[in-house]
Amino acid sequence: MQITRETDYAIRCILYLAGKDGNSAVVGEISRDQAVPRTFAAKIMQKLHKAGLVVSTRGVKGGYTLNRTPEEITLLEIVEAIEGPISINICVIDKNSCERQPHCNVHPVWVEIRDLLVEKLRSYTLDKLINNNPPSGDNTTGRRRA
Amino acid sequence: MQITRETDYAIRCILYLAGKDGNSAVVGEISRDQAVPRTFAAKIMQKLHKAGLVVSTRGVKGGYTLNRTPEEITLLEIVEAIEGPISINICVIDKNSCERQPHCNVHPVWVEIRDLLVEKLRSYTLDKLINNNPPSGDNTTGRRRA
DNA sequence: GTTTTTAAGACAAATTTTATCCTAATTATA
DNA sequence: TATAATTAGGATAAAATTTGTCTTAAAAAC
Ligand code: SF4
Ligand code: SF4
Repeated sequence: MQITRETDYAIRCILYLAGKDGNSAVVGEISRDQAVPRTFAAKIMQKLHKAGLVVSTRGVKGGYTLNRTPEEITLLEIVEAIEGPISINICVIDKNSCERQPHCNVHPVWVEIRDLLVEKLRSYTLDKLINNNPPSGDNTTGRRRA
Repeated sequence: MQITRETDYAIRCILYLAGKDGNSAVVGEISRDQAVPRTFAAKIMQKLHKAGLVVSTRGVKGGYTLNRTPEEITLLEIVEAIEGPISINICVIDKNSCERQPHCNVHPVWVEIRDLLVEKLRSYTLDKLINNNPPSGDNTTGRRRA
């Protein structure tokens, strides 16, 4: 019940773009900075491109750029771009995958947990991750509040 | 990000015990009733035994029996008996697994999600799953409340 | 002592994960 | 126009995990 390395890498990659001025970089740079194997990173960027999260430019001066602002991209979108729809158990995305589903008391639990995951992942935007926004009510910087 | 077939099977198996009078059965019966491959079910029951969720008796008249009441066994325990400690990403159970962890802004998100999962899985007991307890405030039986 | 059951570990096929490699296609610019 | 730098896409493959099976032993009842 884990995300894959690929998904972790994908988050690193797109978060690197989000943190850069211009939200733009080439695969080589992303790979180096984020310690993601280069050819693997290339494949990952292609997936993020197909999912519409980044735009690509070929040729000299090419590279990848965020297709939206960091406030508008969520962890959920990144995870789903790599792994497909979130499902904690096969029956959650495909009821036909299990003939026991119609009379299974556990099935609704997995649906509930899936919904919980989706909601939580959607609540985190790249923006929040970069600025490490503390939950409201927290004040860990030690600065005085207004 | 899915539970394995083995874990799904394990829940079926132990839930079958919980639903039976005496909370007891042999592997052959469990396997047949729950459509779990027999030798695989045998291995699963061994894991549940090692986790202390069931007791075993060898020989004629042997079999497996719940080691506690269905009210006292949670989904969390079953999942962890099969898959080990819940971790949505490697860094959650082993910080040393990723050298980026000390300055990673995503790490706390996975910890938070792990905690959420643990809490939710712990809230479901075998008892609740058998009786399909509706959330409080629900009244799907159509019976009038007191 | 025969039958029924679990215990434990070796074995193995299938699938998924984690990549790499190669050949285009595209773009800037010398 | 050639060349260099970049992404696009598909084939390939090693490693790890999942999903089982098989075999032998141990225990218990009868
Ligand atoms: S047995 Fe229930 S929980 Fe398991 S796959 Fe089938 S429907 Fe889903
Ligand atoms: S990069 Fe962050 S989230 Fe990913 S494994 Fe490392 S610590 Fe965990």
